[in-house]
Amino acid sequence: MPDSLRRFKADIFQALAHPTRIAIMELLEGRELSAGELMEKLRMEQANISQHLAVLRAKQLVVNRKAGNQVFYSVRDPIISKVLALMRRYFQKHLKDTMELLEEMHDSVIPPER
Amino acid sequence: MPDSLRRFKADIFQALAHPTRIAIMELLEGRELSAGELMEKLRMEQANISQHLAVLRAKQLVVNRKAGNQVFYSVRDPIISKVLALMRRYFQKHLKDTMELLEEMHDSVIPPER
DNA sequence: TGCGAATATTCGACCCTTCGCATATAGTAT
DNA sequence: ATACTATATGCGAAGGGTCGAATATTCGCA
Repeated sequence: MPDSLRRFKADIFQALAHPTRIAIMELLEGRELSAGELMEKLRMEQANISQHLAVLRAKQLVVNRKAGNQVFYSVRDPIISKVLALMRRYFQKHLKDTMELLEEMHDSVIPPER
Repeated sequence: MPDSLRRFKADIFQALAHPTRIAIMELLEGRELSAGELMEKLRMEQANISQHLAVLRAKQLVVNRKAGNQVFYSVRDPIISKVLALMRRYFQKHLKDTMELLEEMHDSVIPPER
C-alpha cells in the first residue's frame, strides 16, 4: 500500500482522535442533528463545536445539509459508525484493563464527573 | 458515556493516527514479527520504529513476547484488525473522493515517492 | 435594506507529538 | 568480564492540533 494512502488513512483516525469529535459522531449515529443541537447536547462553546465539525467535514466523515438558518449534520457512510460500534465492543471486552490504564494515565485520582 | 471513556477511546484512535503505526498494525495482521523485521520491512530508523512500538504498547494495541535476543510483536485483539479491514473497505468505496481529497490536501504537486 | 439568529473562520497562545541523534538496557556468546 | 546484537529510552527542535476570544458570513424576516 502506497504511503500516501496510509497517510490519508491516518488522517481519518486523526479526525476521530478527539473526545469531542467522537461524541459528535456518536450523537449523529442514525440521525441528523443541527450544529446548534450538537452544541447544546455537548455543552461546549459554539466556535469550538464548529471547529470540530470543520475537521470532520474536511475529512468527509460527515455531510451537511443547509435548511434555512441551520445546518444539519449526518454521518456520511455507515461504515464509520460500524468502526465506532466495533470500538465499543473492544472497550467492553477490555473494560477491566481499560480502567487500570485510565488510572495509570492520569496517574493520581480521577476527578469525579458531574 | 462518561468523558473519561471517550478520552480513552480517542487515545486509541490517536495511536492509530500515524502512517507508520498503521503500517505496523497491518504488517502484524495474523502474524508475529520482531522489532527488527518491522524495521527492515518499513525501512525506517531503529529508534523511530521502537518509539512507535512504544506508543502501540502503551495503548495496548499490541503485545510483545521476548524470545532470547529479540522481541516479537503481535496485535492484542483481532477486533482492531477488523477496524483496519473496515477502513480498507471504506477507502475502496470512496477511492475517487479520496484521490481528489489527497490532491486538495497537499494542494500543489505531490512529490513523487521513491 | 437592516437586524437578529445560526454557523463559520481567523488569530494567538499553549501543549503534545514526531523526528533524529545519542545513549542506555537486555540478551547471547566467547 | 568483554564484545556484539537487538531493542528501548532520553532529549531538544520543529511542526501541528486545540482552545477561547474576536470577527465574519449566511440566512430569514420585517
